[in-house]
Parts: sequence; C-alpha cells; structure tokens
Amino acid sequence: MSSPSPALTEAEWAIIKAVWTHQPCAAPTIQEALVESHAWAYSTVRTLMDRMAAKGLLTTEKVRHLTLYRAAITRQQAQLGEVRYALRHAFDGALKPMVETLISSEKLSAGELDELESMIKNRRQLGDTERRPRKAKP
Amino acid sequence: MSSPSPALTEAEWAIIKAVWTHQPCAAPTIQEALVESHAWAYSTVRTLMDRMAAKGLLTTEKVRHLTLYRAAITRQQAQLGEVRYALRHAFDGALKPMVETLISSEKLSAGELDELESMIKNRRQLGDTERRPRKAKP
DNA sequence: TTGCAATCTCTACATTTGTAGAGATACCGT
DNA sequence: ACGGTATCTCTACAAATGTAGAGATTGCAA
Repeated sequence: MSSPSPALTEAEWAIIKAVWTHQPCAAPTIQEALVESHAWAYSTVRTLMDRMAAKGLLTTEKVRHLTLYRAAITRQQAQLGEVRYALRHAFDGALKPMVETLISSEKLSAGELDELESMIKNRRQLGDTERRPRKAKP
Repeated sequence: MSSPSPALTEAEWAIIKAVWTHQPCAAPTIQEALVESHAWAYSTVRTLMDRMAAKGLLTTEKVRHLTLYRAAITRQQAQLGEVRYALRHAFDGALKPMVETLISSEKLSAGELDELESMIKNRRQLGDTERRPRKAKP
C-alpha cells in the first residue's frame, strides 16, 4: 500500500518541485522556470526529466510533437520518502532523537513552539478517536 | 563555524556507524562488523573508507603497517546534515511541516507524545534563559 | 510553401558511487 | 631466517548522476 518513495537527489528535487507547480508541462517550461536557480541547458533538464520518468518519479504523455510531464508522486510522498531516509539511516528509526535534532537545528520563536505543541495535542486527539471510535458497533 | 555536514549515502551511513562504535579501528574490523548486514568484500569496505577519508568524513592515521580510522564528524553532525538536507530540499526550510510529516509518519503512543511535548517545553525554557541571562553584567 | 522558431532526439563525456580481484608487503611467532 | 597470516595497494569496471552539444523535426506564420 505504501509507495516506495525514494529519497531524491538535489537535482531531482529542483525538477520535481518545478513540475508540481507547472504540471502538466513540457520540458522547456521547467528549464525556463529553473534558469535563475540552476543555469541548466535544455538538454540537461530534458535528460534529468526523462531519467526521472524512467524511475517512476514523473509521467509523460505525448501530445503531437510535445511531451507533457506530470509528477508521478505527490509532494507529500516525496517528503515522506526523504524524512524516512533520514529517520532510518541517521537515527536508526528512532523518532524522538530526530525530532529533537530538528527542533534544535533552528532557533524557534515562542509562537512556533506553541504551534508545535498544539500540533502534538492535535495528534493525540486523533490517536484517541482512532483508538476509541465515536460509536461502537452494537 | 558550522561544519558543512553533508548528507551521506546508505553505504556511508553503514560505514560511519560502525566506525563510531569501533574507533579507532582498522578497515578489516569494519568489514567484519558489517559482514552480517552487508556482505562486502574487504576491498569494497576499504575503498569506501578511503573515499570517505578523502571527503573528510573519516580521518586516517598510519601505525606501522596498520591504517587506523576515526570518524571526522560526530554522530550529531552527521544527523544534523541529514536533517538539514531533508529540511532544505523537501520542505524548503519550513520546519513545522517537516515535524508534522515526521510525527505523522509513525504511530506514536500517548507516552511518546508526552515526551515530545515536554521536549518542546524544555526547548522553550532554554530559549528563555538565552534571551534573559541569569545575571546582567553591571 | 517556405522558412524560422520551438522542440525533440541522440550521443557523449566527466564524476561519483558501488563493488571487487589479484598481487604485494609487512609482522610475528618459531 | 622463514613462512604463514593479516593487511595493504592498485587497478578495474559497471551503474548512476551531472552536464551538454549538434543536428533532426515539427508546426505555425507569412
């Protein structure tokens, strides 16, 4: 049920982010979208995109002379893949140390800490309802 | 001041973890330590380790005929590197969504949620003392 | 219908990563 | 002094990744 969602390289991240915002789109669109951040030639972008399609990160559809690309995975899936990679390899699956590292890695305002806290409260609530459904089947 | 701390590949993670637990150590030690999880030949491990040394992930010291390896970065630095990689590329630096993804990625017991909460409280405290030192210089 | 502009295809090469064999060398116990 | 064992060195190759040029094709506008 869970898709493999592999970790992406920097180049792949750049590409897929642009695809998410422009899809369905042709390769030149992406090349132009990234020209500021990455001075990539068209053929570079094109090669990357085709390889990503071969890997199942993008899908292609041929319309006349145009090749339309779409992301084959959602942003959430890709994010999850990245998070899981770090969790598994850097933290041996231990979530708490990872969260700790994460929130220690940046200085956070009191407000942001509040938000994190209420996020956890929220999560707890969810767990509760899952564990104890509103209505038991009689 | 901040070390570069790059993200590591899977193979590099396997190696450096073994080095952390055995250092200072020779390459054959690592090869043996990993033989269960990765059936790598000695020369494979050796090549990986030398490349990691070249990259600044390990240090080497020659003692007679032996080459002793040590980790050049701490586990914390490596973890931080991995977390930052994900944070920057997958979440564009936005911490909250990453924490959200992280705590949503596993099902957590109430106890674990408690721990996370107190971790945040703790963090808030730290922020406070930093902002308002115990003693002002007169 | 012709030509230019957009797009594509194909090929190529450097670097990094994964993987390892074969042979050289040094060390230590006898 | 010698030989076996541990360790090392060197070289090699395949796959993945990063990067791109040159030339072929197509489609639209004049």
